[in-house]
Amino acid sequence: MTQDELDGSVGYVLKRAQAALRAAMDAALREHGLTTPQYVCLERLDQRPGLSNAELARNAFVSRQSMNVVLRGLEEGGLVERPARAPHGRALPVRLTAEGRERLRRAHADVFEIERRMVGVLGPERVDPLRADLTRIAEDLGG
Amino acid sequence: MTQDELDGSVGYVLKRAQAALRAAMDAALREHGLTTPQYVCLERLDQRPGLSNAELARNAFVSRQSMNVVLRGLEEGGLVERPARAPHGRALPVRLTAEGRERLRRAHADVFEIERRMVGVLGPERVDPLRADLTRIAEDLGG
DNA sequence: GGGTGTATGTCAGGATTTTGACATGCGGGA
DNA sequence: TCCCGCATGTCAAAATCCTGACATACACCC
Repeated sequence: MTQDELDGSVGYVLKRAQAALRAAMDAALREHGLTTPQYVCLERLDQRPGLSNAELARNAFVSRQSMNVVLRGLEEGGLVERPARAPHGRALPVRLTAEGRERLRRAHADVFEIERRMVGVLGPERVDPLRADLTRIAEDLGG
Repeated sequence: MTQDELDGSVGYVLKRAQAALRAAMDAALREHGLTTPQYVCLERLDQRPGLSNAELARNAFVSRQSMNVVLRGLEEGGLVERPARAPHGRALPVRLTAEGRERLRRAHADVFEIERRMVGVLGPERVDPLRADLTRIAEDLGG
């Protein structure tokens, strides 16, 4: 039972690769007590402290409501914190706690290993063209 | 607010492209009264008649239970049919009905337009390398 | 100042997906 | 023959995610 004509579709291999990556990340993050959405959230907050719930949701391609439950979980775990009142407008800026930064640091090592593995199997010279192609597809389709 | 350092990750652009493709397919299929999982199911059955629920689930990267829900919907809509008893083992071979084939044919035209658009924005000479890279990633990560 | 538009957070409800569990049917080996 | 492993279909429950809706807060224009 080999894959025959179906994986001729770009859409199919795209989904296949994304599913494999998601599974690999879930497995790696389970040891750290994190889910993939939680990790994405922490990483984004590390690069851009003070991002709001809605901004995080757009970054992760989920709804505001979904991201909010992720944030509640991280908040209960003491990994992120939000002020009680909004300093401007309604947006509540989210920030990592010291514990959140530490958990992210440890998890990041394993996740980066996955990324490194992908680069390795492709060959470093293929990474930039691949990234460019995927970005072009997303922009053209209205991402 | 431009994406800066985060989309340096292959994993991120992968998710981005896949999300954009999913949104485009949802929009195109809505006019045909189909969801993306339903369409994937029909297309796979057209290429491989008699596939079982479990095989379809693996092809679509979802659980057996999820695929079963999709199949029930298609069965109620008269687009696929399953025998009451299994001819061998427990696997029930699923087949398209005439109406299912017709709905698929019409929907396929619009979905193929999306695929054609992706090929166009990339340039035809980039398609094969992209497909090869994504397949390699999936296989290396255990997809 | 007042009205409008946009963005955000949040609640309620439902749809979708998953994990866990169990019984059934087939095959291989002791 | 009997037992064990494996795959499949199915049920139950929970987790996850989404759509629709509403109130609030700011920016803009008249």
